[in-house]
Amino acid sequence: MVKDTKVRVRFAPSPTGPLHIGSVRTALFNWLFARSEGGVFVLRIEDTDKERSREEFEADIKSGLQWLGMEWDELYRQSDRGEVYKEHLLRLLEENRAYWCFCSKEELKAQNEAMLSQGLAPKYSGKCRSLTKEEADRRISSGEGAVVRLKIPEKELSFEDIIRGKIVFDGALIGDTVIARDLESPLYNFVVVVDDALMEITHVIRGEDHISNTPRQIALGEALGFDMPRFAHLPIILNPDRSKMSKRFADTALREYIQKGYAKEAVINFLALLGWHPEGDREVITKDELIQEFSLKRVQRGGAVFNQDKLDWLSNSYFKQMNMEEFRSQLQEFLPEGWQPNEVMISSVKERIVRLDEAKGLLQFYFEAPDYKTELLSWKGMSQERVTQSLTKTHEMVEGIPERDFKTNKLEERILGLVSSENRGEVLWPLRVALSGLEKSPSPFEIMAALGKKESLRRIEYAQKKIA
RNA sequence: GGCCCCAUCGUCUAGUGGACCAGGACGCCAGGUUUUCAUCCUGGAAACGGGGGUUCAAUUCCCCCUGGGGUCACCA
Repeated sequence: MVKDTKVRVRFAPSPTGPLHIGSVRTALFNWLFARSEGGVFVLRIEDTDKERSREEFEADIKSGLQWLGMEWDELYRQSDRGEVYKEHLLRLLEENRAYWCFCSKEELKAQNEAMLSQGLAPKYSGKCRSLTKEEADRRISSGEGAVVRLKIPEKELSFEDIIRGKIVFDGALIGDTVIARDLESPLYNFVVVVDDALMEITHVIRGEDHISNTPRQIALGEALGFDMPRFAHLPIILNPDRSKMSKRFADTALREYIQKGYAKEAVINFLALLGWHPEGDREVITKDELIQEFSLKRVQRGGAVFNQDKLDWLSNSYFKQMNMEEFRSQLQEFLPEGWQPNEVMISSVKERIVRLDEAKGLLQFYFEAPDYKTELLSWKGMSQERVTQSLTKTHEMVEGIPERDFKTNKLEERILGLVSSENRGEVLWPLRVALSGLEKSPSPFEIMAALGKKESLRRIEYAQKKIA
């Protein structure tokens, strides 16, 4: 049956923690698919777990998506939809597709462990399945605790995964699944099916870890008489040791990447390449190009290791190509109050930075006189005497340059003109250290241009005093 | 352990039976540019897990093994 309907996808995070980078990747693939198909991207907050869901995390999810520019077209919150779920739950009970189960947690746990130790997959015994409606109602009204279970048919439950092809499960091995704690507290496997159907979701694009939930959801969809969406299960993101990505190896929350100041274009580009690849050998791809080229057919099947080095490289390469004004405004948020770096400082930062939170350390010496170990002034084993000579000579040269020539290229021209090529290092290294206090820094010409004549001389004098 | 998924350089991947003694990118190594670092340029090492088939021909198709992963909640 080919339905000629508009593509509708959803990103359905539960607000029980900060937005995970793996979820972001799932969101991105959904978003890209929707945009590339001219479809609708739905954001659905799955907050049926009242204990664990927090508003703070819903806010984190939304701001994260916004930061990346993944705008949603429709927004739903499951906690607003209690009536809808209740109605469907009642119908299932009424039609005897689901039933009340009175087994205690302890009882269930013991059964599961027993089966596990026998080498069998844990499965509910079906004990309460045969209870009559009258019996169940009576026990409920007498105040006995009970949950709702869906009858899982003992037959093949299969689906055609867009990425993986046909996946087959044996319903007989699954066992009746709990779909609600009570009429007011439906559970994940239930609400997801109801919502996907009612929201007319056409494609469910989610992590591979949901494959094993799919047969239950299909059984439920059948019980409810719903048309099922198509499924596409994405490979999961892995640690370097190939286990499921965790905090032990890398930051897992998007907000940590935001706080560290990664380029958002890099985050998107990097995540897109984790499990997907465009045609051809391209690596650096903008969001618009991604939309142009995205296709579920090109999604990888195997898990992908999160490669921090590549993210870093991408982030730096996006900063390098970013225009000055844009970079300046992003940078400013990461600098202390009052620091107003000029063009030269900004461009040297822009060239080498991976994360904006490194900028402070990179720029500090421009705004505060540096301190450093005296030995650092010495280049390749220069003696103290030669360093002193070098600084004296440098001081002379710099003093002779008029303030108006304190431009990177002019300074370079004049100073290099006065220094013979064989001892450039001996002149430039001590000078650079005197100016920056650092082993690694931009060129002394750049620094002097930024500092101006007076401050440059002051720092050279300080170095002279230090070495003496 | 049951069920399910997966398998090309260290990593992300290209590759859909011959065009591949397997291409790109990150990382790594070497050299060059640079006072230093970064950038940049040049070059290099580096992979089809194993065994059976199918075929004139398999990285590519099938099976088995091995390996890795996911999942087995009154979480999502």
